[in-house]
Amino acid sequence: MAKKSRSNSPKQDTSSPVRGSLAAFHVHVSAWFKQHQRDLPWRKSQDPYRVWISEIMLQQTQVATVKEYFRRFTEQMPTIQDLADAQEQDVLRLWEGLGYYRRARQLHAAAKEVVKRFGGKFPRDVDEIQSLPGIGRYTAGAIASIAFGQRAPILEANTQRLYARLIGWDEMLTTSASQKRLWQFAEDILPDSEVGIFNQALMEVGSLVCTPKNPDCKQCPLSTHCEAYHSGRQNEIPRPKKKIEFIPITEIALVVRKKNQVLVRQCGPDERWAGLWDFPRFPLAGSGDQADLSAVPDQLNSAIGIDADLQQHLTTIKHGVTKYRITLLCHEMTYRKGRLKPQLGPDNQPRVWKWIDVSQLSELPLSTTGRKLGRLVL
DNA sequence: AAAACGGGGAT
DNA sequence: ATCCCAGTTTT
Repeated sequence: MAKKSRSNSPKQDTSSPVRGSLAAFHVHVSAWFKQHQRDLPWRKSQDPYRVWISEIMLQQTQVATVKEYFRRFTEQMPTIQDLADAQEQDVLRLWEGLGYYRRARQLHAAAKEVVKRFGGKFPRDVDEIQSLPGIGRYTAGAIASIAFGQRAPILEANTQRLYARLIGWDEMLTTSASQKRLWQFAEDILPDSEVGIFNQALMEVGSLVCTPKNPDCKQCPLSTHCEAYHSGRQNEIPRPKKKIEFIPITEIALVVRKKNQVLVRQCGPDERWAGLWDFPRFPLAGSGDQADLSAVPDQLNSAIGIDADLQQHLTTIKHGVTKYRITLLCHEMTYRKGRLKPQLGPDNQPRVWKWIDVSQLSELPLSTTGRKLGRLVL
């Protein structure tokens, strides 16, 4: 004898991870995405290499910023073998301006690993994918689902916000308990097929509809499934991140000229902009226009044994790096005497300095401030 | 658990 | 100005 059905009370399905039925949720996501998805360059193919490149570029970087970088990169390095065979300097040159340059170096290192460990074929297994440098849980899940259709969850900025609202999650998202809950949710809602489309669709909803401020709940395909909307808390969830305290500092960048050449140095592996080139740069006491420049020639001399005379102010660049708000005074100097000597960093790694013809600056990967300055002295 | 890592888009 | 972004790694 079969058990009596409970179907006469279908209102609340407590087994569903979302309000309403999960099947309906899938249908709503899918229908919305078919109609509203953006035409993005990395959606033209499921080639794991291209999916990988896009996902690395998109880490902490907005879609609009990535588009052109993705096009240029995949045009110049169309295959994983091309990337593995490339010089790191050329990879960095293609990455210049995108920020988080460790991504480019790890991408390059990972390409070499794929050639060595997997015979040049990008691995399908999500754990093997995540074992590559620069690939964490999100990126591994994204590649596994989008390129290989595997049933792997994802969790990033858009979906953290979306999922928190869907389940009415009231805690700070940064705690490990919150992360655990959201990853569990990401897994609980996965469909049995077209997982890559599903994951991308949810990111797209988060990006276009379930925005940080003033989410467009009236047009949201998931509002019927959303706990935050149901309780009118969509503007309170997720809780705001605690704001960081900026530290203002002043530095000076020097364009030391010797005929048609300028002095540049390569940033060491342990410092900011590792692998990129930059103009000589020193911290300055005092703030902004009040800074004292009298010690600058001596700083340059004790750094590399070059004597040069401070000339006119070129420009002042303000930029931020993580918690620092940097005012960068840029001055020209003229070479007088002295020879570059091999330098060692604090870690005994060699520090590369060189004179380079200004016409050759375009070949070097420079930091963004370095590039602005380089254009100025051309 | 917190900090480091870049630069620009959007309001 | 301020917040935020298809995170990962190191401390």
